[in-house]
Amino acid sequence: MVEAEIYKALGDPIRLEIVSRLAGGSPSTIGELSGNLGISRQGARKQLQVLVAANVVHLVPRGRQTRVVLDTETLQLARSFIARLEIQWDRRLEALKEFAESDPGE
Amino acid sequence: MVEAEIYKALGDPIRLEIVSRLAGGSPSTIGELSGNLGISRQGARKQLQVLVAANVVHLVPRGRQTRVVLDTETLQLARSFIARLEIQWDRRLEALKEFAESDPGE
DNA sequence: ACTTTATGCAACCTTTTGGTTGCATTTTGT
DNA sequence: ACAAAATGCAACCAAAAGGTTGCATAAAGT
Repeated sequence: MVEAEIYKALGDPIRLEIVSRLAGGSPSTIGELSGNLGISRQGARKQLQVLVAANVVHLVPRGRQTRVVLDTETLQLARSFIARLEIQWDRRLEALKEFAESDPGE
Repeated sequence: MVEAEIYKALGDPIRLEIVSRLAGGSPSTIGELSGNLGISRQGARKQLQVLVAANVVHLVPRGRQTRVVLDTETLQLARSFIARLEIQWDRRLEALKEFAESDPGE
């Protein structure tokens, strides 16, 4: 269950806020992303590191500052895994429904 | 950032395993789902409770035992949120690309 | 009635998480 | 050369998470 780490990374309001800002087009240096989160810069940096560890974002150093970029592949993986769950579940319900129709009553 | 709680709930190998089993069609009482997870029944139950709190699953009592059912709406919400992030990001890259083409060189 | 099965609940413990502060380091601008 | 800006790193701390064990309870089978 490799995917768990991805969801875990997304499973915090501050980290999700960071990812949202990134996707939304906010300037994407570490410093800028760390502002206005309600916690210290170093605190924000630790949260960012969690996203890095889960491959949700990557850091690319650029001279004095460091850019943060989203990893779309990881997001895609997370999304398609959920999609798969939904499909399986739907198929299952469908099967149960057919069974119920062939055998009415409780 | 309401969605965070959902991802947090999915962000644990055992909980994700439970959800997968559920979607995959395993018999879905609490007892059955709690087996073979490598932890005690009560431990598994606590994990299940996290999924309930995040509305990923619902519990429906049925006499002596309790059925566990997936909440597809919640899964859908989680999936579409990620999809939205991807789309935003893609649009942003597209815009940057156009800008780069109109202003060549570093 | 008694036993078994399926479950609930609470106390407890250890590890992880989320945050802090303080200081060091590396670029960049003057 | 010096100051400021952007960042890194580590120690520390409180709270939350993930697990355990032990016991209580309600429904079902015999």
